[in-house]
Amino acid sequence: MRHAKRPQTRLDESLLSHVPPFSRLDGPQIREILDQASPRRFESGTTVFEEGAPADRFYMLLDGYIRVVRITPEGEQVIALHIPSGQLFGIAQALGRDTYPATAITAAESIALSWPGRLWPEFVAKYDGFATETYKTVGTRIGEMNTRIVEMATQQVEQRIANALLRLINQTGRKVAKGIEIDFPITRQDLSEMTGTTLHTVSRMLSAWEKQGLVESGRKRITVLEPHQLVLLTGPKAT
DNA sequence: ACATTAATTATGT
DNA sequence: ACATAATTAATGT
Repeated sequence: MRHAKRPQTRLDESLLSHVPPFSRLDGPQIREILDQASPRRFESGTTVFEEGAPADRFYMLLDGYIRVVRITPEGEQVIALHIPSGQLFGIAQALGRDTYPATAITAAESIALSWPGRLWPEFVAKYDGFATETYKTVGTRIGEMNTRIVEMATQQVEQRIANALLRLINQTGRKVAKGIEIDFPITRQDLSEMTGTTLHTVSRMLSAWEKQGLVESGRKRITVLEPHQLVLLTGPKAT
């Protein structure tokens, strides 16, 4: 009866067997990966790592949501994107960087696995499909940030907020009776930080949409009732 | 078309 | 009761 170093629970293979970067691996391989991982639970609002810090580890989000944040030179927070569970994050190694390009904060209580960064090249070399899968997600994220920048430059606030909401319900939405609710606490301040506006404008928009029955919102929660109507707002403006 | 300021109210612990 | 979040109106660029 010797459990030399890990007196605590052993990680179950089912944690990773269904998430894309690992799904093509077999049991023993996943076992191998899990045994090198450190699990950790984060309170909501905890900083996992900070922009510019040495990227010593990379992460896999098992549960919860991560908010990727950048600070402008003027000290303004800009929310770049949200990461749902089942995705890798903090993968500076994939970008060939040795520091994190942004700050990661939990948007809700979250659980993540992490590995030392030196294992990255090993994973890429050893596990078939790992590289291609991760670069796929990296690609989508960069694409997302790009469209966001284009939106900022071309669209009006109403359309930007509508787009932000649509992305949120697509990626992090949860089906409820009346529509789709954003699965983690989100304030108007947050929404304004992703759309480059003020919380006041966001508040007004949401109130207006609520009157039209498009959304329903309360403190730190937003439910989209009519996604299609929001999509319509995305298009050309109706004078 | 939007930000800013400010005052007021609601809501969660 | 207190802090944080949301609303609303008025004013400014």
